[in-house]
Amino acid sequence: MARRGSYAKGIAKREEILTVALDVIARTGYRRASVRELAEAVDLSQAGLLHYFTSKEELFQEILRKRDDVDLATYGGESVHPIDGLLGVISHNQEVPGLVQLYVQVSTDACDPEHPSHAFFVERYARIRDVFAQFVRAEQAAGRIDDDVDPERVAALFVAAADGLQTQWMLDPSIDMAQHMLHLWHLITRRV
Amino acid sequence: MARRGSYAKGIAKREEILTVALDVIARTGYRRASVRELAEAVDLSQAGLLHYFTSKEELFQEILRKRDDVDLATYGGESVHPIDGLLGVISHNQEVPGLVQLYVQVSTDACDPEHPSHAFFVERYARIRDVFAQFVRAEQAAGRIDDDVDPERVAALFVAAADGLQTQWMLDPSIDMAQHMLHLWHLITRRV
DNA sequence: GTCTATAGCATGATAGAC
DNA sequence: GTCTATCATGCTATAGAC
Repeated sequence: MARRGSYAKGIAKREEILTVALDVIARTGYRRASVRELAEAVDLSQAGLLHYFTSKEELFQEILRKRDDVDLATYGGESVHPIDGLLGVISHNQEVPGLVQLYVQVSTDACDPEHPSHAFFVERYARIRDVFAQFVRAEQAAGRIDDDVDPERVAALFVAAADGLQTQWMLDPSIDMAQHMLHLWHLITRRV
Repeated sequence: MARRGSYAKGIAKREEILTVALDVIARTGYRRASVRELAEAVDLSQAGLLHYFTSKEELFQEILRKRDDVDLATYGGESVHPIDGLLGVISHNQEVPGLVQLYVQVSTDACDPEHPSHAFFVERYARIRDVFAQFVRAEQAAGRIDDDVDPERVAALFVAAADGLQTQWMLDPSIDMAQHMLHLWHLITRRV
């Protein structure tokens, strides 16, 4: 809080950049994950933008982290059913192809163990699977999901389906990702 | 068959390049999808390699097409159960990370409508979904899958899960893609 | 048919003025 | 803090020798 003025300003500006970047990418779409292109989108020079981030990879990683934060704040929360939250995010994604494209591109690049954001995505996926598996277990305890459903596997499958549908949707935007995910949820929850 | 010698030679050499490329990528892995790197892997200069393909994109598209052909010939066929075939391919993929990496990277790039291989992947996914949906319908007719399962949606979901698991597997190779897909198939086929 | 050499472009990063 | 300018790199594609 009581940090030096210039430092606090830097932090604030960083946040502002991330927010604007998200907004611009959501509204105007996005081709390549290049610093130059993003810089002019947020009305800075390339050097000006990179002044706040140590590298291209950190920049885009932070944009995606911010996006997760915003999505969680918008579609998550105590009162909302986890599946509704997920479907909310996915429906929203269908309105922001640029963000989907950016995510797919960066997460794909980060699969290389040498990529600076590799650890970030490893942790992110592990965390999401964990939360989802926990939810499935709770549903099983409540008798709403059969016991022969494997929570960990279903969690990985659910996340995988959401990811994979993005590819198919980008290739053919007539595909409704949310509807498909809802159908998957029906498959998971139906009682034998 | 009875084409001019030089032309036939060109075709034959093209095929040989694709076969060797597949083999090398499968054995030694693959970092970036660059023509240079592949060229030295198949023991040609970059220019020598590009003599047989009009562009980088065509080259990698043809490698992936060839891979599909090989996979179909190896794990497909009349006598083999479609799910066994798919699981065979997926199990095999776990032995060839380089091919998985190449596929994910190229298919992601091709999501851009401007990408030269865009149409190839649009058609490929539509075809695979179609075949799978047809299979689900047959299973329904045989009474082995419930009628409230939507063949088209399940087809898209199955393919999506297979794709998405690749990302998770590359980030954490301890994940068994084939086991997960088998579990998904159980979810689809269990009777309510 | 295959090579060497190079053109031509896009990128990320940095130096230095203001 | 932000800019302009530039550097260094990596890439695809092509020209031209052999």
